[in-house]
Amino acid sequence: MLQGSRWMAGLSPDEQERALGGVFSRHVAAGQFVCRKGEPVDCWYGVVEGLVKLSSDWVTGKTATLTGVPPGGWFGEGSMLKSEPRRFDVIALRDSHVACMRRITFTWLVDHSIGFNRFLVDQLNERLGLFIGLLESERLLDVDARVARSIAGLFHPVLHPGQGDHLAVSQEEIGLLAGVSRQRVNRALKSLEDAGFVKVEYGGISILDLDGLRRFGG
Amino acid sequence: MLQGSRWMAGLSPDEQERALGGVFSRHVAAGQFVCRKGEPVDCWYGVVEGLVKLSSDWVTGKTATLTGVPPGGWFGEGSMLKSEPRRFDVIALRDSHVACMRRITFTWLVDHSIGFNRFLVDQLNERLGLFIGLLESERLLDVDARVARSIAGLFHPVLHPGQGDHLAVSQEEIGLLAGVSRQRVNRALKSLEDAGFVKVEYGGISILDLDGLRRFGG
DNA sequence: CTATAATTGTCTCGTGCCTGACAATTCCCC
DNA sequence: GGGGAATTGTCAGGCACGAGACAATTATAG
Repeated sequence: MLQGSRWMAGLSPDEQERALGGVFSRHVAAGQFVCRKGEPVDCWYGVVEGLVKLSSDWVTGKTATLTGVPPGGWFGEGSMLKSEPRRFDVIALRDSHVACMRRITFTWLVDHSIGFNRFLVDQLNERLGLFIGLLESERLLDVDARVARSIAGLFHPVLHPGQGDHLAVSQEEIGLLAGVSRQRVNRALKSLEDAGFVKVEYGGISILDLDGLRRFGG
Repeated sequence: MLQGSRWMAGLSPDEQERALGGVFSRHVAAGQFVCRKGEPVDCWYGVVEGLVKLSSDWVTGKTATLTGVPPGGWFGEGSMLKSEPRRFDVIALRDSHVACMRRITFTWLVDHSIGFNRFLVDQLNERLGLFIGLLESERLLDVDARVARSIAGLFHPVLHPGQGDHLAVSQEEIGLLAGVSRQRVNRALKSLEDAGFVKVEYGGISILDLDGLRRFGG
């Protein structure tokens, strides 16, 4: 299943072999932690199946989801490159299957593979674009549009390739993802449905027009 | 003046020479554009002197400053790597002196220099950390703390090395930077001053405790 | 088929921010 | 030293969102 990864394609055969040898896989039940804020970082993670979220809590009890990672997405390179403790909690939203690349292997690839470095630059750059866009929305757009873009972010073609068009996530989770109350999400989704971009269902939504979602509110 | 740049240090002598040959310099008066959203990207920019901001407008007339770049900071690699049109306006807040590296030179470095790639990974990673942190603040913290962190972001040790402790920027600009109204910034600054982290002055502020600013609100 | 849990839909109320306005202060250039 | 522009300080009013509550709906497990 790693064979399909974007970064795998850029490696030479012996690099690929080395990479494969440094990866193991784990099962994480819904609601369980993949890893926790403050822990030492010893793995780089990829989502094989399921859905996980990167989130951050605060003393007040408030919690925010920074991004969701669907199958095909890899995360955690940031803290690994900076050799700092992990900055966020990572929680499985559904029963999930994650691939874990050991630190040694990751470091070796960073030090030896040009292709892997090229991948890292692209990955970081795309993610940066995503977050700058989110911050921009937060500052300039109304709530409906922010919900639209937060959802669209989960379907990022480079970071999360090969997503289907259904998103099995409750409105409460969407609220955490967009930084908006559940009640307000409910209204926003209705407005997005009226506009014909999504279909609201029990326990999730179906995306009808991804590009429309991305541009919503302009 | 390029000699002091962080990325310069990682290049071999002949790479350095090539880099130097591909850089020219420009003067930009306060209030003028360094470059505009939507333009083709043909330069990677560094701030030699002055202060510029990356900002984004919206049809409604609202405007948001995404980040400021003080001397020593480089920006614009994101759009150059993705070969997309420029995503933001860049405006000089004061009379500024910017270095411009031609696209050809930039591309050559990306393709040939391991050191330069290493720099790019670090730069993108740090900036990503910055923006994720800002988004996190936006979602979890109160306005006073957001103002504190937005200001602290200008003094990022890796992205903007060698910043002094005075920031000559009006409260209105701080408002744009933090995504808050000028009036609210005024109150926030007063509260930061009471806490002993900054000193509010006419036309700017002095930072008394940068680390305190970063942690404010925790 | 039924009981239970999860999710959705919809209210009301309070709070805090933004808008707009205007006065006071500071700087800067003449 | 004086005039004008920029910046700061402070008010009041309006409005949109969040919090809390509760009913209705849908899924799921026994």
